[in-house]
Amino acid sequence: MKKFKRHLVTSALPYANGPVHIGHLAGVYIPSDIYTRYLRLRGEDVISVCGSDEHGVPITIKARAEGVTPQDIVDKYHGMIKEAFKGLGIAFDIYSRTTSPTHYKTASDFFRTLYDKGEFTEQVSMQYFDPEANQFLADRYITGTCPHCSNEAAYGDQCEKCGSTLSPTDLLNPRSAISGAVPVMKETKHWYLPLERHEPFLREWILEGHKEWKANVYGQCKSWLDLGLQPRAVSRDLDWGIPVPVEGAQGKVLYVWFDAPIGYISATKELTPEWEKYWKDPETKMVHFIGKDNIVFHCIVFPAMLRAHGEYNLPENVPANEFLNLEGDKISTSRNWAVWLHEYLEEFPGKQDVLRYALCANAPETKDNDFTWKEFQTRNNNELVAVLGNFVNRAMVLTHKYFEGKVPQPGALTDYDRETLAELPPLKASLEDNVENFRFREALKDAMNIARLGNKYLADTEPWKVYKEDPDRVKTILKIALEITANLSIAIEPFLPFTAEKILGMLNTGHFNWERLGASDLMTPGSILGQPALLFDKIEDEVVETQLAKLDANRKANEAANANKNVEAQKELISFDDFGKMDIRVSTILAAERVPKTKKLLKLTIDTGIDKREIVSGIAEYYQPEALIGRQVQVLVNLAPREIKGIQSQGMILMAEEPSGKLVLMGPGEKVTSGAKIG
RNA sequence: GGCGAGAUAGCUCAGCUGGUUAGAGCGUUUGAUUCAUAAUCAAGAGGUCCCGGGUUCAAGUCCCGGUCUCGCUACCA
Repeated sequence: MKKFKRHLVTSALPYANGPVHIGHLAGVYIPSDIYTRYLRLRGEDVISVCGSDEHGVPITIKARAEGVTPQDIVDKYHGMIKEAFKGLGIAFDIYSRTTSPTHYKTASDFFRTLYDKGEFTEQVSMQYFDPEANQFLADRYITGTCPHCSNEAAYGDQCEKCGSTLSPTDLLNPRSAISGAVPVMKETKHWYLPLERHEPFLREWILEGHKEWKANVYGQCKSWLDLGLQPRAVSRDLDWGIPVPVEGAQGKVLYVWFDAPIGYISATKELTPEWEKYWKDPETKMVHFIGKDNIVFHCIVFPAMLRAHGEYNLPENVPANEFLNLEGDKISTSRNWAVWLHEYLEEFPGKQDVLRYALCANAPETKDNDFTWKEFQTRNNNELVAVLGNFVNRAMVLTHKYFEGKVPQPGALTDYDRETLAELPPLKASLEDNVENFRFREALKDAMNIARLGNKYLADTEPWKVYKEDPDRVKTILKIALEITANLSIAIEPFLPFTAEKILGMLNTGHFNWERLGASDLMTPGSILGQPALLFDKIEDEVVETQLAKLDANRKANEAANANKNVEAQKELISFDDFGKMDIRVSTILAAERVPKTKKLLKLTIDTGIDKREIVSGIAEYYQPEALIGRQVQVLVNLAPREIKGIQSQGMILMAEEPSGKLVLMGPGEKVTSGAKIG
């Protein structure tokens, strides 16, 4: 294992279009904070950088929707996010932002270096241009009718109603979302990073050189490399972002994914004039903490950028976590299904460590996990209160009761005393191994085991009984209990910094270096302890109920909002003649089978009364083929045939679509002759 | 459909390069205890290690096939 001189820890830049929630914390910021605090405690040279990611189209759209500037949006959320992190004790050395002047210059220079080295390719393409607003339109800024489901409010990149991935030219009746004008196609030039040039290197570097990466990370990289890398655009036609620093690039900015990771570099520059040694000296170990959605950027794209530049180190590891769910459902900002950090800090003052503990103990390290308020309560009451808080309190109260709060002078140790103390060094070793390999759940258990050890020691030695016959022996016992407490304060520091601080306050000692963990001479006999205070309070059922009720209220409010949103406005009036053109018949399904190599399609053979024919329909997700045979449905029989997956689909089966996207067949309420006209 | 990751005790998870009776925490049962926030300590119960084949002296662990969950991707109304 290579030994490094210093460490650079980066945490994924939160996107400044919303606040931070528990999913972000469990996935990225709590692990990175534990890792950083651990290295600092060990006396390593380490810096931890992060900041807000403030460019990109979604921010401009949010700004437009709220009638403010993009700068207003990012100022608001950058402030909120920064405060919230600070409140939870996430100890970044710097929390910067990608709208900072340093970042503009850094990202701009970075692009220019790659440009001058010929690391980009240029490509001219046709793109929609808004003649009224006099600008090119990002995919997201073009609306029109979805070619698949006829939703009239589809975006240029996707239709949110049917979920189709679209390209702007797929849209029927495209409109500019800015001016409402009909956009025109116009030539535009963009720069691309040819990832395929770096493929041989990346293949060797990751697949051969970093087999130790987590399975999910390694697997996803391998999947991408095996599919073959494609050039990726690094510029966009947009007015919010960092201008492309090249002649003839007016109105173009760096694509947000290109500028964002450079934010790690800019933040380091703002932090220290010695930033280069953290980025360019091969003796620096760089680790990127991210969520699984960011694996490709951090393992393939950003390393390709750094390598193309030529001067920078590549990450040693990218410990990406999976996702955290909330009460059985995916966390969603737009559906307001989340526990927001800034709200938690307000509603649970002084309980930062409880959240840190719950999220670390249940972190989605190997697969998606579920956060429930019930479990949050259980972790607090049965582990923090009962095991950790209780042990510290016992040691403190007993010492105050028998020795007026003075650290007693121990006598000779028994074998059992020695055995107990001998358990500390192995716990230290295990904890270190776990943290250094990003197994924070296990590491936290190691730390908690010190408190368990302490509880067991007190139960076995029974100082409250022994005191009656042999008060001197109790001196030794309580000295050892206090040593265990002091050890505990060191071990939990990376995980529960607020609690560690409180324990040190009670012990009335200064900070201990990490290397002292495992020692049994941390407390000086004769020194005076502070007053015992409870480290954690029980969380009552009502608190859990309140939070669940709050989530439930959010869900209902959101469903109500969605119900309104999803009931489309009535279409324009048509004549009776128009209606008369449609020939809708009751038909009976005779046979049904899956269309091979598709997820949603069924091939149905139906009896329309007129004839027997085949229709392809996208209901495979909602209906089993066998269950359809014999069912009667409504069919638009005179719709022009269309070939789908090589099958002529002769007509359309009428269905109702739920807001969730679920499709429901519309059959007659009672048995009807096939071929009966509907109208 | 393709790719990736998961599937182990009621719950949340460990089990690294295959090797004695499959582990931990929480929950549960019983007992002990009272210094402590009805906290603690001990003992017990609880597992066809997703299913089916195979390799091996030996498989939770390796190989093949399948099922289910999550994600990415393709197709698609």
